[in-house]
Amino acid sequence: MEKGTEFEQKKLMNIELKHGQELANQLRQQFLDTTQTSKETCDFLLTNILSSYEKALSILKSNALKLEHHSPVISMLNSPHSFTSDTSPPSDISDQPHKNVFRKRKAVPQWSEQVQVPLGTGAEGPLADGYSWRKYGQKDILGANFPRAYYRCTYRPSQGCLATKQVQKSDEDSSLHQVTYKGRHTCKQGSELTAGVVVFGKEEKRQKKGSCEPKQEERIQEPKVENIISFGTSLKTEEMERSKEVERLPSFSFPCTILESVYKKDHLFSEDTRENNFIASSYSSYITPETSECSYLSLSPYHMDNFGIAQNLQSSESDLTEILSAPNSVTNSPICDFDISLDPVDFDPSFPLDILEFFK
DNA sequence: TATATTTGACCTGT
DNA sequence: ACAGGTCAAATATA
Repeated sequence: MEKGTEFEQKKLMNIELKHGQELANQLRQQFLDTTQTSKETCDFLLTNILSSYEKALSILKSNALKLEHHSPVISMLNSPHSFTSDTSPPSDISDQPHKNVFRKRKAVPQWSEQVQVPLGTGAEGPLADGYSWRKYGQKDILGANFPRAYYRCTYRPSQGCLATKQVQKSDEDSSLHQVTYKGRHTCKQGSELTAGVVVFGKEEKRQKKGSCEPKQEERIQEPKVENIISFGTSLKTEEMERSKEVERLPSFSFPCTILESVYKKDHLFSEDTRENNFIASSYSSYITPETSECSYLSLSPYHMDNFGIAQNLQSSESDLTEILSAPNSVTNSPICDFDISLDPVDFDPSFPLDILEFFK
């Protein structure tokens, strides 16, 4: 169906993106070569870069319109206000009979991991992932042999962090835990939290005694390389669930060096723009190569590593998905993972794959 | 005493 | 009506 046109559009889009990339490289050179840097040149290059990507975007938009009814993601992202409209309006919240309970936040990002606990370690509780969690509930789940435990961030009361997780022991293998994270941390639990080290054997004690604070010896460990965001090549997809739906949220990232330059130029983007950039980038911050719903982990650091590294991104996404209630997003740690959002509107899910070639 | 966990009740979405 | 998710009082622990 209209494959010829689609191909043409992609080709055009690719040309524009390629052009943008070249201009960005030129801009980069300008920054590197301080002797010849002129404001006019930079301005010219930036204008052209933006123009190129604008054109590519408009192509994407026209594509997305066709695909809209096929893609809930695109549909959701289509409106700049859809993040809030997807959730309850504030009045809904205030109208709740019980304080702020049961806010509707369907758009909370959600992802799952399976974590294996070695038998005989005494570790039965949810695994340490570098964050402090407080258990707030447990529920027997239909069809599951084991109850599901509900945790929320310890710093919810103090910092308004709305991250939660659910831990469900596997029916087949009791050493296997399905951990479902919902929302991202907006709290500051210490910068060392980038080290998502799992310490088995201590976990249960930690949970029971409530000392959810990451222990010093856990914190100081280095995050593994593979868990660090690859800034220059962060053109990946992320599998996320939103309200039972697994949706692929495409992302688009510029090489860090370019963006850093652009960003450091400071105020070239407004606060809002930056905010949006973070929003988009946050979708690429939990990068899992898996295409399945869960990423299977065994004794490996979590994606939470990425959270710590890109705390900015976390908070921004929380702004995005929990826009109604995140009272104190953290926006003060400059992190080198600036993904240009290009407005998270109207991305063809196949888009990242196409661009990938250009940024090799 | 402060903080975390447990657990029955309650609320919401389907 | 039911299942899943959350609240909050009671309880446990340091």
